[in-house]
Amino acid sequence: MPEFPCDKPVLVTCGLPYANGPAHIGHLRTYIPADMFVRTLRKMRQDTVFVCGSDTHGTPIIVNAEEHKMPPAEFIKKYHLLFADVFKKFQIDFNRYGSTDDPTNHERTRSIVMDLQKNGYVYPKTIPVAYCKTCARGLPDRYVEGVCPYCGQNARGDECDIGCQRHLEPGEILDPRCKVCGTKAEIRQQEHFFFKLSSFGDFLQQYLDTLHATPNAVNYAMEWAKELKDWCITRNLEWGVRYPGHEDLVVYVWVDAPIGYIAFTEEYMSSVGRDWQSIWKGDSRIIHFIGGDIIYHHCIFWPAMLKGAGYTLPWGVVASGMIKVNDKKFSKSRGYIVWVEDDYLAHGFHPDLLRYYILSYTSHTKDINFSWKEFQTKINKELVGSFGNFVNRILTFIDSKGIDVHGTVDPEVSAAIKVAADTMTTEIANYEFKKISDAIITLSDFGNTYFQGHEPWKLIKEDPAACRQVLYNCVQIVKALAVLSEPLVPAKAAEIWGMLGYKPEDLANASIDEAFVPYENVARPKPKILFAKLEDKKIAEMEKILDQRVSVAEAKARGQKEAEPEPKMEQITIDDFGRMELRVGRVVSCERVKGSKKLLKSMIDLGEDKPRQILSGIAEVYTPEEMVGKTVIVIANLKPAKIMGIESNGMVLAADSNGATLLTVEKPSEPGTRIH
RNA sequence: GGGGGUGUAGCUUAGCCAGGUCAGAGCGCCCGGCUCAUAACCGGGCGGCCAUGGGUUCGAAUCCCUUCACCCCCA
Repeated sequence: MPEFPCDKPVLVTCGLPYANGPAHIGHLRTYIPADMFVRTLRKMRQDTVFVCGSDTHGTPIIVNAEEHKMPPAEFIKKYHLLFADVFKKFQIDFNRYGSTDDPTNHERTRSIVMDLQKNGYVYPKTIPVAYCKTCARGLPDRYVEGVCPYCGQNARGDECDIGCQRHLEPGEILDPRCKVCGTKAEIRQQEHFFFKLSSFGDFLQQYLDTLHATPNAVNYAMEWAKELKDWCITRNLEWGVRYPGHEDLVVYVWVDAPIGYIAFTEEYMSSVGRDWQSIWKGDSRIIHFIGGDIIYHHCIFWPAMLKGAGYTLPWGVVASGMIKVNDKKFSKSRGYIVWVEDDYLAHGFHPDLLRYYILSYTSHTKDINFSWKEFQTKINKELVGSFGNFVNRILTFIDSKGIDVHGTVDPEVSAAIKVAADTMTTEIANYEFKKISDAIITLSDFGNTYFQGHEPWKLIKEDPAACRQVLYNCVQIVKALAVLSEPLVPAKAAEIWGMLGYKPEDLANASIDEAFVPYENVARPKPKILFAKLEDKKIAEMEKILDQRVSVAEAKARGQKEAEPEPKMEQITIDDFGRMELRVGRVVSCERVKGSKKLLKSMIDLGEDKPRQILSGIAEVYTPEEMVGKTVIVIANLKPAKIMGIESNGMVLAADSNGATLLTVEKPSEPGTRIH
C-alpha cells in the first residue's frame, strides 16, 4: 500500500532560517528537496500544505542588531525579505512564509505555554543568573562569557564552544563576565521556568519507533531519549515572546521557533477559509524537513511539547546531509561558502541548475560536495547533453521539417514513461529524490536512443509516414519529461510545456497521469535552447572567486592571530617561579589519541621510577614517530588533569610559533635534570 | 570519553535494511558509428581480490566481531 496519496491532509515544513544573515547553498539543501517533495505529492493529487518562515528571536539576533545599530525588528525584516526573495527565485513555493515575530506566533506560543502549565509540565525554579551592573541587565546565553564547569575552557553562556562542546544551562557557567562591557557579572537569584522534558522519556522512545523519519534522525534521537534533563524555557530579555504571567521574561527561542510551524499554518489556512486545527489537532501527516543539526529539537523537544500541550504529533522528520565546498566543511570563517545571491544568482546561473545539482547528487541523508567543476560536468552532461538536447533535437526537427505531429504511442515508449512515473510515486515516500531525478534522465536517454535508432532523418526521405510516427512518440516523451521534471526543475519544465504549445503556468497543476495522455497537435512557438552549456571560462571565473575567498579568509585568520596583542602578564617574584618544577625529559614512546586531531599521548622519562604519561596538543605539527627519542622540557608538578578521559601528568613546553615548536636543551642533559 | 556515519573501477557513486543472475551506472579514457541536435547523440571496449582480518552460512559487498582510514554529532 503506497503511503501517498492518502486521505489525510499533509503539512510539510522546512527548518526556519535564522534571520541574521543571507542565504547560502547550505540552506537550499533542505528547502529544495522539500519543495520537490511537495510538488510531487501534488502531482499525485495529495492535499498538501507547505509552510515556513523566519526564525527571528534569540540572543545572536539581538547582539547582531545592536552591532548594526538597528532595532531587532528592523534587523530581522531585512533578512526575512532576503530569504523570501531567494525562495521565490528558486520557486520554493511556500503557501505561507511567515515570521516567528508575527502576532499569530506570539499568541500561539503563549497559548501553548499556558497549556503546558495547565497540564503540569512546567515548574518554576530559582536559579543563579548572571547580571551586569554596568549595563544594568541580566545576561542570558551568549551575552555572557566565562569558564566551562566541565572542562575549564573559555565558553559562551549557552555552550562550551571552544572546549568540550557541552550545552550549558543558564546559571551553570563559572566566572561569568558581560560580553558587551567585559565587567565581571554579579550572580543574582532569579525565578525561571522549566519544562519537564525528563518525564517524556518513555513516550519519546515509543514515538520515535513509529516516526517516518530518515535513519540519521531516528538513530540520533534514540540516544538522547534515554537520558533527558528538564529544560529552562525562559530568558531575561526584552526581545521575544513574553512569558505568560511574567512579562519581564521571554520564552527561549527554541520554544517559539517550532511553534511557528503552527502559526504559519494558521495564517495560511485562515487565508483560504480552512481550519488549521484539521492539521494540528486532527488526523494529519505533519512532515518536517530539517538540517541534520537540529534533529534534537525536532525529535525530542518538539514532540514532547506537542504531546504535553495536546497537539498532533509529527508523522515524519526528514533530515538532510550537509553540503561541503571543494570537499571542505562548509565554513563562513574559512571561506568555504557559496552565497546564493552573490556567488550564484548574480553571476547569471539559472536557479533550476542548482536545484538539479542538489537533488541529483546523492541520497538525501548523505553529504553533497559542491565544486564548480562538478557542477559544470553534471549540468553539461545530464541537463544539456541528455535532457535539453533531446527536447531540443525533437522540437527543432519537427519545426524545421514541418512535421505534422500525430500517430499512436508505441508500447515500448509508454513502458519507458511508466518506469519513470512509477519510480516517482514509489520513491517519493522514501525521500529518495536522486532516484527520481535519475529516472528522468534515464527517460531522456531512452528518448535519445529511440530517436537515434529509428534514424528519422533518413525516414523522412524514404518513408514519411514512419518518420511521423517516430516523431510523434518522441514528442510524447518530451511531454512526459515536462510533466515528470516539473518538481525537479519547475521553471525549465514550464518552458518545455510552452514549447509544446500549452500555457506554461498550467504545468504545475498537471497530474502525473498527464504524462500518458497522448499529445494532441497544437500550434507551437519556435523552439528555443532549454539549457545553455556552461563554458570553461565561466567556471574558471567562479573557481577563482572561491579560491580568493579562501585565501583571504586564511590571511585574515593568520593576521588576526598576529595582530592580537599579547596579554600583559602580571609580574611575578622569583619565588613564584620557584614553585614551578621544570625538568628535562626524554620521550620514550608516543601515539596519537584516538578521536583527536590535536592530541599526542607520550610516555616521558623524567628520571623517575617509570615514565610519565603526558598529553600534548601538538599532533598537527609532530608525528608520534618523530617524537620518540626527543629531549623535551616538562612542567613536572602540574596538577594531573583528564583530557578526553585520559590522564595527563604534566605538560610538555612548546613555543607558539609555526603551530608549535618544542623547547629543548642546548647541550645533552639527563632525563630528570631540574631547570632553574 | 560517548554516539552516529562512511570506505565498491582513475573520479562520482548504486546495491547493504529483507544474504544466492550483485559486481551495476554515470563521468573520464580507448575504438567504432551517425549527422536531426547546444562538437550534442548512438554502439562497443578497457577498468573493481566490493578498506582489512576473522566468523556465521551450502553460499556474504550484503549478517556478526577485529583492525585501519576518513567524516560528523554531543542539545
